Amino acid sequence: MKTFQEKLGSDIRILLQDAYDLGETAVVFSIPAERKFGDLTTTLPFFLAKQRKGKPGAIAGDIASRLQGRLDGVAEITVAGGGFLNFTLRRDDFLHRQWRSLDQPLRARPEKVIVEHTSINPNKSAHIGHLRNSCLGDALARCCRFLGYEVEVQNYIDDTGVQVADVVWGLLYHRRKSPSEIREIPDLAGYLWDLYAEVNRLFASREDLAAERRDVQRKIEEKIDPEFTTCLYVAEQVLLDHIRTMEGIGIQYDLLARESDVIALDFFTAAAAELTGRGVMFPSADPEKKGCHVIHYDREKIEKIIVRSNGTLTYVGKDIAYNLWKFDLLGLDFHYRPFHAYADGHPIYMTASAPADASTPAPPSPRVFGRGQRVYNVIDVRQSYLQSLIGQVLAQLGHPRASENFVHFSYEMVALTPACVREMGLTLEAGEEGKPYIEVSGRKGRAVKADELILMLEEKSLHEVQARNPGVSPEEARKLARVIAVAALRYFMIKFNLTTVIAFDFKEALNFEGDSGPYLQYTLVRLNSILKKTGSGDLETADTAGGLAPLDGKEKELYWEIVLHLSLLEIQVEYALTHHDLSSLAAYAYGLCQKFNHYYHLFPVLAEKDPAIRALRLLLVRMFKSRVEKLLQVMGIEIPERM
RNA sequence: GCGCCUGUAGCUCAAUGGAUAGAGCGUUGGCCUCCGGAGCCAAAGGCUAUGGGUUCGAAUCCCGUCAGGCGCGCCA
Repeated sequence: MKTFQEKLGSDIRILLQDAYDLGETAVVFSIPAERKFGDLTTTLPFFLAKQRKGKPGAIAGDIASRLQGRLDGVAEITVAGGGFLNFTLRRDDFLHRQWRSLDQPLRARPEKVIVEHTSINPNKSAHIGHLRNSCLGDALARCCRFLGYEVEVQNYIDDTGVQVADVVWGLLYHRRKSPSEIREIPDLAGYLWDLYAEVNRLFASREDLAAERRDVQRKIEEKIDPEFTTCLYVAEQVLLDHIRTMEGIGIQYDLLARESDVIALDFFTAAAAELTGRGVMFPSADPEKKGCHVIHYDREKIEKIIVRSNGTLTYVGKDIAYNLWKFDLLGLDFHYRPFHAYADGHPIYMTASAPADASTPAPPSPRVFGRGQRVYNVIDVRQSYLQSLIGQVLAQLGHPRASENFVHFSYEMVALTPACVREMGLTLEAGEEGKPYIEVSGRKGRAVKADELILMLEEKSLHEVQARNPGVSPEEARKLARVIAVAALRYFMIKFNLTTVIAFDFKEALNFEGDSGPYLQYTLVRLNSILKKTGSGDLETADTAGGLAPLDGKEKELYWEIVLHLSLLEIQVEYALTHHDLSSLAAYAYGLCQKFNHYYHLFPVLAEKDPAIRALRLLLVRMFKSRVEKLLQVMGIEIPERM
């Protein structure tokens, strides 16, 4: 269904169409800075003034006179500030409308969106950088779902890369583990965390190991054991570890797309035929790149190698093929097998290079993967140029729509402050002391492990929960602590702008007060506690027939302010999606909770004697709960029973 | 060298070209006869790095300067 603001916008377009050519100009409303400027405001007159080189004030005056008295739900239209068009709403109408539409679903949007996120190399545990990726990607997927899109979440698994090969070398030839010993390593991902850093140090300092390293890579490619089987085992175990970590914070995937399947199914051969046929890819003329096939990248005016002189594919080549598949532009498909089922029953599928044989149970109702109309790749900003190259290639291959709907959802990295590095007992290299922040690096083992951070958050919230709820059972306390820890983490990962480098700081991340996830939860928990203490009869008598009349002036204003802001939910989520600004959702949620805390501190609900006033306050509690719970759901934050 | 990003309160960050630049943390001072103090109220703290320009209006857009970060590989 349409929101009030959407309806108001389209009503205005219709009323103005004879006098003004609005074209594609959207009529955007916001809530004015001050109440005296009305309930909603638009800067439309300023835009029109610019277009027509007129005076904003005059245009605003003209528009106001054309609209005055003709807009449903609007009591008055005024002009202020030299051209702002301010609307004062019929509050009782608006309140009724909000109340009626409380649990109405949004219209479904007939578009399939693919969100790729996480995509961690399966060679060691996840770290805080990966957490930012997954929290953003998951919130993005939830935004799309909230707005009615069909969403498929994919996690790309680079199970063939040198990164896995390096830890395979480390296991077999540095630590000299046999395949059976490797299977007995308890926390393999954690074990590899240290091994990977160690192996990288060795490779950097000893050139004589280069041949051994290449040999392991070759054996994996040629499926020679024990390297090959070890590689498969490691990739799968570490992947399971990542899936477990992410499931713990409420993040799930639909499909795990494996690089080995992209290769085995010759996706690139099909892509290459297209690329060459259209003249997008061609043999390099550069003598230094003799035998390479390249794509000319316009933005940077450089040649990017896609096929090496030895005939193997670079990362970009595989990525082009994979992304063509996402849009169903390849004419090929993966095979699929069920890989894992989440605790809530949601299945994850994994790509496969051959149809399932009779021994593996076929999925009960095989679903269709891929065929996206829009693709979001959640990848950090350091890959901008490769991602934009893929966008360029889609256009050059004659798929302008896909190119347009191919979105690199880019975000800045998570870094460590020098203080944080020291706090973790790690050493700073020369010249790093004065730096504002230091890049996290799995290669150097310099990062905060995801599991460790989550554990710290859990320990802290457990401590708080037990202190505040002496009677609670240990099991329940654990459960509550987890829910609170997840909220703290996810809010922290979302609240920054995407262009902001998060200079990670334990104190900031572990903050449960003020601008934090637990603050939001706390607001809702207290509000739920009001509802619990309310007899069911109280809600039945909630009647808005008299509007806000029973309330006194101060309360009326605060009440109205909250109702007005609550009405922006859909608009805010849409804004977050179209502007790639998930932090605006955090700010919106925080602002709402602040307003509500302020309100009910001044105006107690249950203690109120006047039944009309009490009913109105309860109504606000209900509205707030309904809308803000949905908003927190978009951010992946659950409301605990108590805290 | 070329490209992208950033510079806002002591610190960490917000601010959809819009009305008096806002929060949290920290500092200082208040509020429990309470629906839970993970809360509420208040104070102090700003030449939005810097110099120009565009505009009815600039932290925001454009140009220059200074400072910092990240990319630019026959790695992924």
